[in-house]
Amino acid sequence: MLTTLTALAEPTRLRIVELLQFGPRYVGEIERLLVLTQPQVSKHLRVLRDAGLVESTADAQRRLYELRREPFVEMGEWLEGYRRSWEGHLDALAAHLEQSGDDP
Amino acid sequence: MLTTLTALAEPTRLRIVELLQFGPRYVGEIERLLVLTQPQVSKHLRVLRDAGLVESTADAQRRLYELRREPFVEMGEWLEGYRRSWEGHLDALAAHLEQSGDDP
DNA sequence: ATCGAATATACGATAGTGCGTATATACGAT
DNA sequence: ATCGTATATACGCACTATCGTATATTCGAT
Repeated sequence: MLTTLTALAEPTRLRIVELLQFGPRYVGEIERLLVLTQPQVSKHLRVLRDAGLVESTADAQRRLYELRREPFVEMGEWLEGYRRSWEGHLDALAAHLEQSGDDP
Repeated sequence: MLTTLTALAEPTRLRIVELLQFGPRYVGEIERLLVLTQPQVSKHLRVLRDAGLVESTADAQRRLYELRREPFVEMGEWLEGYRRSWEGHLDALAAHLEQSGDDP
């Protein structure tokens, strides 16, 4: 989760991710649409790929980048924990932590 | 969204947030449970508060911190956009961006 | 009023991160 | 083989963020 959050917590990378939400893009397209330098795009895509947020397929010398579903699914599941806690449906672990941390 | 992500994209802060998931805590509790220095906790809580992720209520000289729901709800809504895009239910904006960005 | 406990802030040092420029690499076209 | 296009990487610099230590502030207790 921290890996995903760290990758997304950068303005330019978040913009790239939001663009890719609407479909795969080549590096050159991203560069042009978001008005970025080419190395900037490549560098950020590298970080996003290392974080597992995007994957690329080669098309001659061009690379098509697209989002991977997994990290977003994971984020959804992670958020579930918070939703549950507010709905008062604390599971066993939560209940345990709830009392074990109280001041003696 | 960027504000929320930036606040969460720090190991110690994420740990604090995950702890607060199970209920409000005083600064001293967080310090003790997560084995952090006191200024470290205060500083991170300040960042989390500025980002709107937590709020505090005063109890004498102690401050009880708890999570705010809004940013997490927002994250859920933000994720919805990605879920929709994968399910092929592109809305008008998405469809527009889908074609307007193609190479001529 | 004074003291101790709880929390917040200031400040200097350090490390990590992103940017720009230059360069390397891969591939299709000729 | 050579050239142009597309993408990736290297390197130096600047900025930001985090940490540790010290100090300020607030409040209850005495």
